[in-house]
Amino acid sequence: MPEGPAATTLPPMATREEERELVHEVADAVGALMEFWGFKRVMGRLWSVLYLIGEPLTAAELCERLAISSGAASMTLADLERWGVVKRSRKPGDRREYFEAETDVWKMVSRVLRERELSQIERAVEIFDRARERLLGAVPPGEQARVSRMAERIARLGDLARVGRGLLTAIVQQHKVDLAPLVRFASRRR
Amino acid sequence: MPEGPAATTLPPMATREEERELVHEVADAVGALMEFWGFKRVMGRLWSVLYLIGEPLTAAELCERLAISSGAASMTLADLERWGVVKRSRKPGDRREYFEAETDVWKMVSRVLRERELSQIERAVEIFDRARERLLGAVPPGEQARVSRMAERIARLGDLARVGRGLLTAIVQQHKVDLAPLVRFASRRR
DNA sequence: TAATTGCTTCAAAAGTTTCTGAAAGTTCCC
DNA sequence: GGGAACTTTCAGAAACTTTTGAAGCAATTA
Repeated sequence: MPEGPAATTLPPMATREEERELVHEVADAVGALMEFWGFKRVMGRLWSVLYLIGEPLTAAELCERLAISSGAASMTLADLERWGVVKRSRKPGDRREYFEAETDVWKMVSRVLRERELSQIERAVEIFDRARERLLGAVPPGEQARVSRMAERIARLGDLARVGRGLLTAIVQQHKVDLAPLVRFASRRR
Repeated sequence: MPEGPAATTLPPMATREEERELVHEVADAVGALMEFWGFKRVMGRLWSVLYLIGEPLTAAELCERLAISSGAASMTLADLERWGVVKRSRKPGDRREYFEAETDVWKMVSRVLRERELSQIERAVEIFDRARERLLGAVPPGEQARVSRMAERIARLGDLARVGRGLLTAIVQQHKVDLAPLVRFASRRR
């Protein structure tokens, strides 16, 4: 969108440049967080660009902005769609698909927590519990002390996992509700 | 579980086998969690074996149990030591080093949360805030609406990150204290 | 129906992480 | 000091992940 000659304030070209860079920077930060969090970095970057730009973009525009191939864009968008954080749409008279970001970030996070972290922890809890039972099933004589100490430790791992599960469940159940209570909880000391 | 000839209960040989397998299984579960959590899988496995066995083991014993090379054991143990979750010790008259697991699992978890997750989030919060400021610095005319919406969205990312930070801080501050309050919080509905 | 455009898929390339094993380094004892 | 026992380091191998780009597919238009 090259601007006209004279007029009001800063040269739009430079500002546009700057804005682009800024979006890029924020997108990278989100990408890093998401990667840390076990997703692909590019998922975070792509979602961020859509979120920040705030209006539907085509795959080609995303390829350009993120400097990725069309294949990567297609796959990443499919992933994001599967996670329900990006939606497709069309404009009448335009053959291309447009993509938009889900804007309810809390909804996104809680979905991920529920579907990934919770089920991961659940699996671990089950393994711990089952292992403990089996261990206590047939204790060789003279090993009482050793074995029951091991069982106790497995139980502690289970406790820890349960605490994690409880916390996640609580967080997830806040659901769409405003975040203030969590923050208040968070800043209560000791 | 083939039985021995006469006597009391199960033949220790078979039970030992089973116990070994069981430790292995729990260790794999912890390994999976740790990997999910961004650590190397083998770190979780190695710590778990030390934790469950409950007494000092040599590097060679760990290599054998985990089926890893001596190099891997050395490096993994160094990592775990850096995280403060494994300690070295010696037995008099024995040249080998022995390794023991830190047994306070909560201490371990809160240290990790503090040093890794918190600093990661901190970084993101800073980037978001700075980007937002810069964005609002020089708004091109006729872009007011678009730009301020973008700024609003960056602000929301910041809010989310701050909620995460607050939660983590709260969790970490429970410190050594018993976990009951957290669990109670966690199971409160809505 | 053919041509065009855009999307998806997938085999191979590139990149990254993790592991191995042998060499170098330490420590300890004689 | 010499030698044995153990540990650490590190270059390369192996395993795994991510990205590319071109082929094939699908939808739309002329």
